[in-house]
Amino acid sequence: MSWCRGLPGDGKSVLEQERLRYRMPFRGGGLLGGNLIDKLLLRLSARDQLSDEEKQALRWAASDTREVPARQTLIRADVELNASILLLEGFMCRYKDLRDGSRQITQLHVPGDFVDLHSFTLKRLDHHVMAITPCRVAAFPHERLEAITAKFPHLTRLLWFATNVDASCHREWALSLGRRTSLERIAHIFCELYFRLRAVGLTDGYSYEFPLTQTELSEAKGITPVHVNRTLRELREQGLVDFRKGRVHLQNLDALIRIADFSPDYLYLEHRSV
Amino acid sequence: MSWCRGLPGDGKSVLEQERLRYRMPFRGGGLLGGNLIDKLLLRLSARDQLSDEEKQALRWAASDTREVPARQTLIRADVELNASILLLEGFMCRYKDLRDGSRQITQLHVPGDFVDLHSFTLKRLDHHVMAITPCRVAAFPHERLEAITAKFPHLTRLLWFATNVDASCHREWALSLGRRTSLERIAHIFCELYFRLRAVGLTDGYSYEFPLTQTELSEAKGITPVHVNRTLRELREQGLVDFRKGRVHLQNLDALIRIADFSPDYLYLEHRSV
DNA sequence: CGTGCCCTTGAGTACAATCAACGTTCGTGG
DNA sequence: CCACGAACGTTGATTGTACTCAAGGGCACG
Repeated sequence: MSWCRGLPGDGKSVLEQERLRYRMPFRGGGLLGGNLIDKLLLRLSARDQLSDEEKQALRWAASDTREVPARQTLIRADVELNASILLLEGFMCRYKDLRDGSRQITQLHVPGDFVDLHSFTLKRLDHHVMAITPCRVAAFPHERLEAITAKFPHLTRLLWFATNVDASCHREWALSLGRRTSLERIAHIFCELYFRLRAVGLTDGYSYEFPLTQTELSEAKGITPVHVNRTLRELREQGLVDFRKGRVHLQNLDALIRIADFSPDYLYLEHRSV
Repeated sequence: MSWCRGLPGDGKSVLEQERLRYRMPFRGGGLLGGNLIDKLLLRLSARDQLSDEEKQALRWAASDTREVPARQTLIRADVELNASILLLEGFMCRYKDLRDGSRQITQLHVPGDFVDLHSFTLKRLDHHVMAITPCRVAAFPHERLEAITAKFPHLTRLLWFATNVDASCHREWALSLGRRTSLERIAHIFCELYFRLRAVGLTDGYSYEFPLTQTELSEAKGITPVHVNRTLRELREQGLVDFRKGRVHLQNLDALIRIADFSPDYLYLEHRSV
């Protein structure tokens, strides 16, 4: 890819590069309207075309829908599981914790994300899954996913792809945790969520709902709540981001991307046959 | 699982728990002896039984074998790929880097690991892959893996499982990077490598080859080389680990596990049908 | 016998953690 | 309607872990 970070001969900003690259395939939500799993279909077909049979198979694989109240941990580590959960509405997170009580949020989830598709092969999780806001989720029984692997190899690869993108996010987070300063980390997560939410139509210009407390942000980014607060103030004072009352306003996304050394490559949003 | 970390009513140490749990299925290497991909077969069949057809399919999927000199970066991020690499001999790592030149190693690889099975669905990587020592690798062309997904659903799930365990390691590393002190991080990685190497028969009692420089350790664990040096000295002075000249001697694994808050759960070494 | 890489140690510094106090908002119940 | 408490957010003062800068030693290799 000629537009990847750090390659010579390309002076375009990340934003401009992606304006050129993506023809906004994400905006085509209409044709699936009303379907519960529409955001999942949107995301999967953004990667590669889904046949009608495959879409039907996915709809069939989703058994029941369920409401989860805010702050509830709906999956605990080490518990035997027989279904994977797709997030339909709301925000969830996955976290691990240490003996001493400190916790690390390893991923944030937005509508259209499977929060534990990996439990299909792992059967128990190494982390917990918690609802941040009230959520709606759909369960995909593992026996139905197994049936998909038996009959739909291409769809199987697409689902496998989804878990691999999840792992790619983990790597980017590790880069943040290991190498970025606190300012860069916070800037980075605001960039990431912008791109992820836009892909499912949940941004409004340069603004989006992001109902995390500062404590949760600190648990995701490996810093203390107090320091998150100071960092947010700095970002606000520099006219980069305003994050208040569960809403993010990106005031200067280009500058933010530069500070965070952000590139959307690791989200694999481009279209490509699998 | 009754032996998971933190559950009440189980005072056994991690080591004793796993002594009870595992009947050393890993030691059964004999029947596959001489096969190039024996360590892969060992690991996959430690999880779930492989049929002869599946083993044959895997052998068929491995095209050519290749030597890689130490320090060579054999896969670069953002480059189109058409094969996945299995590590047969030697140590490799995956890393990402920032504009400013700092790098984060996101995973270390030992023989029997696929270093980029995820490239099968991702088609380009978000990270680089480098040989730490001279290595031998086998390439698995994506078209053959695709054929496996079409004909061998169970084997497909087992390979999918392998990428999901890789992601699980990422999460544990994120926990280290975000929440563990430098002493705990270093202790943790020595524990992890002990379990991973033992699973492929590459430990010798409480000792194993671990040919990383202190700089590489620092790049994996998000600390500076100077501080790694001091931390190693402390571990040595406390009689916990001796790491010198590319070899680790665990002098008190129980204490090390306690310090690191280590549990092998996230490595998914137990047998379980997939 | 240099030269370069890795390891080691010391001294000074800085970023973020910790400790502490107070403000704001919101829901609950008197 | 107001008192109260809890959770979240904000700020200041102090501490500490790990970083930076610097210099020297050991060892392998050409």
